[in-house]
Amino acid sequence: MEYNFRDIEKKWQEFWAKNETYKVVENNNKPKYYVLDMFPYPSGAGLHVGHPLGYIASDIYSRYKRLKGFDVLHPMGYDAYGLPAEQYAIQTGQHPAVTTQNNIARYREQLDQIGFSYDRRREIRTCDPGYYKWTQWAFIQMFHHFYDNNRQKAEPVEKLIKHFEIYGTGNLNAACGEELSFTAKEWNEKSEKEKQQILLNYRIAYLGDTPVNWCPKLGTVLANDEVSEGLSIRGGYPVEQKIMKQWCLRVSAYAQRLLDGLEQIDWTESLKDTQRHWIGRSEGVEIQFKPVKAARPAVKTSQAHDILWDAFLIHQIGHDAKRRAPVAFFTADFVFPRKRLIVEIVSEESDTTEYMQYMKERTVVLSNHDFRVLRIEENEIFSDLDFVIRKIKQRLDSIPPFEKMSELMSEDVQFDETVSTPSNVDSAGQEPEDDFFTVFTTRADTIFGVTFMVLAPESELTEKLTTPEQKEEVKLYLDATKKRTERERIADKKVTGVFSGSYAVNPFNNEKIPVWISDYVLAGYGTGAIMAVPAHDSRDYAFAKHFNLPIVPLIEGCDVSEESFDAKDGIMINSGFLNGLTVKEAIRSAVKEVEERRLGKRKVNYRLRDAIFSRQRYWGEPFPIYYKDGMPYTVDEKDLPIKLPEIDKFLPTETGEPPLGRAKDWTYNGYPLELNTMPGFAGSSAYYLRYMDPHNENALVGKEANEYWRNVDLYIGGTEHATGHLIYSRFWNKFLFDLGVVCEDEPFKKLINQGMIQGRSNFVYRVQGDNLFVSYNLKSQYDVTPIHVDVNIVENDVLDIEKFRAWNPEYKNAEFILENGKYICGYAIEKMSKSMFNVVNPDDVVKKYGADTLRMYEMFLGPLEISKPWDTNGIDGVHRFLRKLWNLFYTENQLSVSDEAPTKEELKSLHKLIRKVTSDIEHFSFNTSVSAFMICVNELTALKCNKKEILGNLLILIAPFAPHIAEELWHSIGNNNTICDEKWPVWDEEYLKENSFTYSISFNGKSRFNLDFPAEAANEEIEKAVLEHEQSQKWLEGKTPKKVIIVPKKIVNIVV
RNA sequence: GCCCGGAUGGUGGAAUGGUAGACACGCAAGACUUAAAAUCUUGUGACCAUUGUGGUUGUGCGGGUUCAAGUCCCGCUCCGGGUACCA
Repeated sequence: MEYNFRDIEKKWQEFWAKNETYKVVENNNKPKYYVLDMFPYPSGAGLHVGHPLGYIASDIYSRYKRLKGFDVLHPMGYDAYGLPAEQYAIQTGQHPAVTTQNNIARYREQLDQIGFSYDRRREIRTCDPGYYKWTQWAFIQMFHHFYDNNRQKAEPVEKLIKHFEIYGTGNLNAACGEELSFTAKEWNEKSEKEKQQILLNYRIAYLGDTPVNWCPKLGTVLANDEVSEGLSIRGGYPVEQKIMKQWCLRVSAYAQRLLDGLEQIDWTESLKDTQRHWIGRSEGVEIQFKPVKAARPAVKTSQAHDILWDAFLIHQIGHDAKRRAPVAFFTADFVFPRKRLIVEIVSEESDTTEYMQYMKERTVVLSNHDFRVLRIEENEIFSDLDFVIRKIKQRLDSIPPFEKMSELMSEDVQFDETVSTPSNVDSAGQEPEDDFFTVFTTRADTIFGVTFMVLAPESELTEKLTTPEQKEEVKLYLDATKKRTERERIADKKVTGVFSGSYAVNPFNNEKIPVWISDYVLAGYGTGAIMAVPAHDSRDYAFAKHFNLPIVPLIEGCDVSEESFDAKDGIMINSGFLNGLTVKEAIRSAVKEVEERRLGKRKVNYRLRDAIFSRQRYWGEPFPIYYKDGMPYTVDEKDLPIKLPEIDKFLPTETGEPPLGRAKDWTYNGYPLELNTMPGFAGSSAYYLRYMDPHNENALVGKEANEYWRNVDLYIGGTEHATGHLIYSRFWNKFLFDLGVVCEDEPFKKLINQGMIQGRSNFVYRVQGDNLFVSYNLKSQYDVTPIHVDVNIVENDVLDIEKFRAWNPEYKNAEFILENGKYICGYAIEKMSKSMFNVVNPDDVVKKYGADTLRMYEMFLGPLEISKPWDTNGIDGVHRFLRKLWNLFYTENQLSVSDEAPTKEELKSLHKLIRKVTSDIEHFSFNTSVSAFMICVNELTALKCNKKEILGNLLILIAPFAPHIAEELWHSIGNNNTICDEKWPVWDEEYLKENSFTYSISFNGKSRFNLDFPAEAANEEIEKAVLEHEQSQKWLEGKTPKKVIIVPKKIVNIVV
């Protein structure tokens, strides 16, 4: 009988389904093991050959664990909510539920062919109401809980209310958006609405004004992990910053626990590092600075500026002149907005090449915005002011008035018709501003080097500290900043900023330092304000250089003429009481001083932000939220799920509301329901719990099921979820743990990242301007263009010419220049994608070679964690191997297995394999186990082994990898049970013992010849025999060996 | 910029500090065949020598530790991934 994989695979897949071979039942007599794959989002393109890689690995491990006597849970499901189906719906009108259903059916079909051991009755889909009921349920719990920092866990909001009623905010240590302060009396006097408003500030699921990533093209906000380099991950559309009222999850409250939890789980260090970095704990100190308002102009205006400005007044230049006005991103000396003319004073000092280059660029930018620039030499003003004024007048008169106001200038800033009076009041340091403002720093040691302060544009302080004189300039800057998308801010590394007009007093040396505003400081981190130490922070340095602010070095011997010295290393100077200390000592000492003088307190900050949980989209879970008197309330749990309603169009309403605004009667007990839906990560955050108990209608997961399965023992998936799903899931799980719903604090004990499968593209080489194609090695003789060709019509880099002609009508009459009668294609490793014609479909591979070959070949490609290209070329070898395995059982199409006792050699080959494969699977080194199988089958073939004892065990070993062929042969040698119910064999060292060992004899580390010795030979014996050997004489060259090193069962090395 | 990986034949890749290149692909030669495919056998890092045992060299580059380094240490180069004004 031939190895007919098609019939065999079909037969056993049907058998397993019918007999529910892979049905999972809790069994307390066995230890449990939970193996999980990251469930797929079923896209329209279907699976390509890269997708099943992790699924195959997890399936092998699951089957192995089952054979080892574990009760294994190995489920699969679908992450069914997502943007692509909705985008498709917008384009075609097809309901996303239909698209999703079709895609899932296609995925199912593809997966079923590969022979996975899933319990299909546990399949889940996140868009099923029976599933998302529990997503909504969890959200309701988050709404009704707050985070108690003292107890480090979520507590019911009722407790918080009780606390407010008795103590107000006194003695409260809870995670919140904004620190509030009120007494019990004040609380009790507040209205219901006010109370609700305050409680939102503490809820774990809360509605808050937050800066969001708004993607206009997708019409929705996105989470931080859904944005990369200012573009949306889905679709690659630009993203901008916006303040919006959104549902958020207080993930930040769990920052420390998320960080600590990493210590207890078995993930790769690099993945843990990514999460640590994303959480971004930093220890530092908050320091208060006392602000003083100053009315002094921001930048020293030179004498020439003053003279010219006065001249404008005297000469009554009847245009709307502005002094030091921002235009685009520059500050111009003088602007005549109506005439779109800029007048600039150039001094001799500024006559450097660098400066000229800058001026050139600047002129280009300004002229792009219809501004002309007139440059006046500083000398001219001193020598012949009248001439200068005439020149400017002339220029102004020659320009017709410009009607349209520039879109670059803020629309709501009106330029006075008359010349404004320059401010010449110098009353610096007069009125102290109300209390203090606070900065966060990890480098308290550098406090003596603070030469300026910087506020984030969005900071509340920005408005407070801006002086009237600087108001316009600041406003223009803020508007310009707002307009820039994140992408522009990243792409354009230019330093920008504006002086606020205010100063602050350094509490350590009472120096007065200017307060600036710049978008390099983020409102959302720390206090939204920093103390800038340009000598020891590269960003502060760039800012100081650009605006010509002083730089004071604080570390002995450091050179800050070209760049800042950021290292925390060296001895302090210029730093008062810190002088002479090392940086590390100085930090400690400075922090102590800050605390003792009550200037501030130690603080730990986290980079991790709360998760934005609203999407202005249709295809997602509806919120179980309705609004009464403008405040959100949760629907009753008994009314869950709140089902996604039908709507006519999948677009926002005319009034700009999310698509759910179109739903008829979208109310709850007469109150309007929330119009946003939940984001993609909502449904995937707790799915692993649902598999434990998928049909439970009374709980997300029953207590018994949860206590049996506990958490995922092995999780396999891609690294792309490192900062999204894998953070949210851990957070979600910890929250449920606090509630006592789940019994484990961490959801995924061990995690393995499978590498990406890259595409291997093929090329043909077309001669320029001709329908002629040249084979790879001859192409250098012609002028050719490489063209991607479908890899499915190329085999072992040889092009199927007929298929190529049929592939595209353009090539119907193509001619070829061949080598050795073949057309050889070039190749390149690229991402697997349709446009490169390098997508390989698993169905095609299964059709041609069978599922077992696909499974083994995917494992044979290389280590699981490494990215590697899919190269169909090697697959024949694996297929050949399976046929060789088959031929151990069948000779001349006749089953020929004997019951004879195996020989020593046969036993040795088998037991070597048992040992190797067992250890390889435990280490997820599946590629080397495939080699081990090949070696063993080669050996047994050479030995003509047909012993049932050997072959039966071989089948059990290979069953996790190639379950169909193993099952078929298992039954054909007379077994009636399914092979997965067998026991994993154990190796016996007795069979592996060697009675002799071949030593490599080296001289000075170089291997020269081999000698056999009995395994138990004594070192002296070996040394004597080696030195007496005739070959040794040649290498000793008559000298006496200095040293002889003998490592038993390893090597012999003679040092001459 | 910072963090993490990686670099071994024509290709994918093996190698607890102990004979580098397992296993497989590809290629070449041969057997079978009218022929092709399939299958089987042999060879296959490079260079030199060759009747033969052989010799030299070799794991991105430069140093070091060691009897012995692909493997450990120091300094680079290149490639891949992640992340980014996080004070």
